[in-house]
Amino acid sequence: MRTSHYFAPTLRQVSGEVELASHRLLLQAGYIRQVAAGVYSLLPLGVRVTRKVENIIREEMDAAGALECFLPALHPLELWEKTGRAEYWGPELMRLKDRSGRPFCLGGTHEEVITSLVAGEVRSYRELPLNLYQIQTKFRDDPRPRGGLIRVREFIMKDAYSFDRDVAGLDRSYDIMVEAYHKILQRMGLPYHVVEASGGGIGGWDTKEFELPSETGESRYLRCEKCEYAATPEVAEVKPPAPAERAEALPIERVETPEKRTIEQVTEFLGVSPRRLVKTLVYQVGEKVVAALVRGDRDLSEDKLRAVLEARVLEMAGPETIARVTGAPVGFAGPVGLKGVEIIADEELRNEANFVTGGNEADLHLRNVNWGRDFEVSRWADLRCAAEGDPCPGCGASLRELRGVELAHVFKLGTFYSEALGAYFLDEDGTRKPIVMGCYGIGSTRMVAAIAEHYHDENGLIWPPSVAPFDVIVIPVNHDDEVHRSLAERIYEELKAAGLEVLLEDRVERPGVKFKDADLIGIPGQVVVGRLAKEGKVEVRRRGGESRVAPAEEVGSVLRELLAS
RNA sequence: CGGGGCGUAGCGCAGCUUGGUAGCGCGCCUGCCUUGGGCGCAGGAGGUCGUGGGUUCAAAUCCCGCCGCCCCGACCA
Repeated sequence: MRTSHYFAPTLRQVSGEVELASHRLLLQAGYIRQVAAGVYSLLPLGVRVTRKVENIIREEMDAAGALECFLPALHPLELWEKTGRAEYWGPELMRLKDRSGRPFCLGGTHEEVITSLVAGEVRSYRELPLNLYQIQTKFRDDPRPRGGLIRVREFIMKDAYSFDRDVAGLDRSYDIMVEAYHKILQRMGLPYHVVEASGGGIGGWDTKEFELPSETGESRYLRCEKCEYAATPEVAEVKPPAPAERAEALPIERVETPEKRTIEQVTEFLGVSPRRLVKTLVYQVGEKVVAALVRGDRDLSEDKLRAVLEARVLEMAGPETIARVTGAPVGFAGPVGLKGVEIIADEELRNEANFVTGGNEADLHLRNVNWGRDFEVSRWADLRCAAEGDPCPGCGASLRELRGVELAHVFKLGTFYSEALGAYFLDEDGTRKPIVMGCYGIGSTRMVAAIAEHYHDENGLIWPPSVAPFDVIVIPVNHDDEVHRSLAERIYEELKAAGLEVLLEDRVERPGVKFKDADLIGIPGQVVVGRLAKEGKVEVRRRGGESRVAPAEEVGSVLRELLAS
């Protein structure tokens, strides 16, 4: 390929509004252009990198025994209504109607479509296990797209779905996919952490996220440097503290706290630390109402609460419910005197005494509240989000909080979708059972951004050879010098013939422009044909690394050596 | 959805506080010059100032609405 006939419009300057390095460099080097918030065009260089990423994913999926399909992006909304996800996703699901008014949506994921496909075809246990995948455009009307390709409303991802006859089969399929993901990420040349995560509201357990550790990432997780345990704060297990003597209970006191509703307002008003407060969070679980108690400086983990209650869906109680069960407006709920409400408390509160809580009356809080004396706890459980410094549940060392870019996510889904969409099979014993599913996603466009985020310097991108848009760029320094031009041409042809993907920089530009653009674009191999050309020698460089002078005939072998390093 | 910022030539920005003449850098076109890190000189083209309304003799500038984009937060199967 020749740059004179290519389309890689590089920019001298990018708006100061663009902050993320990957966003800035992909724009500047001519890989992407924005169309709307969270909507991008991929230019030829962007397509080449994306295809490299996808081919690595494809090879590993195929090697793991998954079969490639191509499902539609356009889904009848009816399918999403069958699983309840049309409602669950709400406005995040992009909706539209066809000409006759039939409701459709643009798929944000493909459990519904794939499950209904399998439901129509698979009859017997003999046809299982099955693992189907696709590389498809997804649409999610994210409330806040950001960071270039990191978080967008339209993106490409590989999603695989496994179908098994039982949970043991699912466990095997899942392990195979996890193994494949390790291989994929290693081939991308990216560091990553495997993080235990939450399956979210609908279905799903044993879920793992593969995170690229990055200061600029938007996911947060806790990781133990000793034993490599890593989990999101919502799911990281917090061991109950060792039992300790509680402070002596003081007489309960009522304090007027006019208009002081938030933890911040109350602590400031009363001059106490948030640790002394206990938050009372009221949840609606079906018909039941429960109150969850955590220390004032902690966050409740809805995942943990959901697990304790064995509830699939959990909803924060609305103002009416709160008024009904506490007798007070939002902001003054407390455990003392709650009626008909189960009280579940975080283990951490067991050793604590004399807390400040809401008073269940408008503008009232209570001091010196004690469990056992002033109210009863029906269940103690690990309810709070873990935090930096908490002990690792594996080895007891201290957990550190990291930020990362979520590259991939695997779930065990179970039978939620197969039951909702009628994907049943006849087992060996003649009984009809729902197929047990797993799902495995990895974003290809996000991967491109993540690699750019990780591999760049002040001059531009530096692609790992496995995903680079070209292997090498050949740069004749002086366009008017016949020796430079003809030697560059020759090397270009020879490298192509040797099976490399080569870009020839044949534009009529000054040397500085060509060097700057080559660095910006970040092709790992650079061959500079300049003043040594008359002796038949050229410079062979690794972008961002070593540079060697070599005779023209040895360019191929020197390049291979440099690219392997 | 809450908070903050921005929208002026193809790109990046100034001008707005204090209303009256729309400016700079890069890019682009022409000519000369130059050729190992975004050359130099000379000449030139190019703008409904996001959009709708209001105030005013007069609006890029002041006021109101809307739209779009960026950042923080909420959110993120």
